[in-house]
Amino acid sequence: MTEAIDILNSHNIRPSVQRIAILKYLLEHRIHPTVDDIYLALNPTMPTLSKTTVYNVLRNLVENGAVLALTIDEKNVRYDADISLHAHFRCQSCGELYDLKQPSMSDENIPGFEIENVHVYYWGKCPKCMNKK
Amino acid sequence: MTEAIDILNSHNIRPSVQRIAILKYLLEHRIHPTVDDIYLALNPTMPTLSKTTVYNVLRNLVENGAVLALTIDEKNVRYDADISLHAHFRCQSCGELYDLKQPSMSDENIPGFEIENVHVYYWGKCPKCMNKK
DNA sequence: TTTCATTTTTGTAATGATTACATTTTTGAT
DNA sequence: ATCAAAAATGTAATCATTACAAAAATGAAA
Repeated sequence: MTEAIDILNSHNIRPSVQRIAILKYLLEHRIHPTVDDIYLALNPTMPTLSKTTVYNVLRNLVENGAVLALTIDEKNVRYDADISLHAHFRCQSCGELYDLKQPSMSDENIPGFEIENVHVYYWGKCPKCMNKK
Repeated sequence: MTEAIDILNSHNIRPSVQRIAILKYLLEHRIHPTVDDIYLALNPTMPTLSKTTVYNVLRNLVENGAVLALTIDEKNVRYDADISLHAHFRCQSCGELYDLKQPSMSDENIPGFEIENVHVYYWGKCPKCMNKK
């Protein structure tokens, strides 16, 4: 499994052990984890890992466009290794964060602005919570 | 000028002096201010105002749908008294936050989800910074 | 208008995520 | 093997936000 390494290389990020581990975790756990989620998950197998490193690596990944930082959760930033164009939905009942298809959007209404990035955040009730009456 | 009072009433928020002042400030300063901006702006004329009150009032306003909380700025939450459907753009050069027209979006791709709220955030370069070479 | 319960505001202290920074470790080229 | 650059680490600091308890304001009922 060299996917993480390939991604790092293609974004001009040197593939250190920690960077590979963190990106690998993100690729294999599409749960939009927080810094703490990642740190706690990796710590057992990487006891020397520092939480500062998790912060450093994630900032690096985000700055180089290898990972998305989501601010849909008011408490914590959440990270997403899926950088394809898609939207996010957060359930106001259970807090779960879902991937949704990016809606097709008209972009002709922003002349003069050079857009590099778009995030679409939805809030509401997810199907699971809809069924709980 | 009773607009602030009317808005508070229509959202079932009792119009206290502090709530009126904060909402009034938001209505008259469409700059998407932070908690600190608001506190510092009002403090000279309301010396007894507490920053905790600004937090409390804004949480109340947001929970009752009278004001939007924007998380487009990674440092601070920004508040917007314009609750009509519109998008936001943040310039990665100068940090300025702009209102943009909400793009027309197809919503047929989210069956089972009950959507109550949408935020569309754009990042990129604003016209002013585009002209600075 | 006085009384009294409820709501709101206030100030301080606590929390918790994130960053700054100095040190140590690792890396990779020579 | 050497050495400079890059990366990781741990601790301390920062800073936005919240918790909480006390004080103040409000508004309805008597």
